[in-house]
Amino acid sequence: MPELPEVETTRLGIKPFLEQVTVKSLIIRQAKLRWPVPSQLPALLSLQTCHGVRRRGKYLLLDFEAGSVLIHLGMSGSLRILPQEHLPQKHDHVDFVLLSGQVLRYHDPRKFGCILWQPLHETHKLLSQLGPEPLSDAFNTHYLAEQLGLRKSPIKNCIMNAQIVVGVGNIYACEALFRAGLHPQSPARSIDMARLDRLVMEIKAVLAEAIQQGGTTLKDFQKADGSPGYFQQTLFVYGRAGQACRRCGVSIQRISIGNRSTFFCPECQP
DNA sequence: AAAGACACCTGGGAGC
DNA sequence: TGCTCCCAGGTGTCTT
Repeated sequence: MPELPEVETTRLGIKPFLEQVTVKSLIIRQAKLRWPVPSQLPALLSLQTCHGVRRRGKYLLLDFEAGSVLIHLGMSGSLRILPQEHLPQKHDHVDFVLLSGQVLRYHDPRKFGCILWQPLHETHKLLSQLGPEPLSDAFNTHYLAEQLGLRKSPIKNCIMNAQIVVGVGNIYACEALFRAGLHPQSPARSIDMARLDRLVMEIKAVLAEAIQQGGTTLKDFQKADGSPGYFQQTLFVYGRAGQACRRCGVSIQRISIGNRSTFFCPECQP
């Protein structure tokens, strides 16, 4: 269930169990993810010590001396720390067996995620075109206005475009647009600076709040069953088609933009 | 360059 | 109970 907040929660959850810990072996049960898990990865990682766990957009980076393991969770991926003796279940595709006696286990029913290798001093092609982190100062009104330029595509598509800004998925795009009072189909170039200012603020706010709530997931991270998640948090529009807007009471609408479900309030988002 | 369609894959729920 | 159809948190790639 990975949007940026979930990926960040995952990072914080696995970091203490990986940093300064040595990988004993890598077990690949299913190499066919979005791209094949590199066949040389077990050899590259054997007896190597992890010295950092970073995030770039929705990608996780496990740093080793010779390079970094690049992990994306796709739409259904998850990572958990488990005792080594815990038997793998269905869709548990890859194990990083650690000398600590624990295992970092990659689970992904839909196999939309990936596990790749980025040699030291190289930037993987998947990371080379990414826009700024939404919570960084580099993502600001001036930058967004410049990026939107004369684009006429729906603003929702633009904020979900990883080349413009990383980490804004379908849920938080809908939520940020609601909070900013912007119709998701507004042509990007038609939005004035005051609205863009508000939008940037709300994207940051909604992601920061969700990361905060990710704490609950973090707490249950080592448990054998799946994560309860922050999903019960109060969402204003996502998944609420036909229900009353929490602000004005008007019925939330569901439309399709670029083949993705989009939820909005016709009253609050004119 | 930008916009849109399509691809990858499995599982869950609705409806019959 | 079981079948079919539709939907799902992502994003690279191929066409226009």
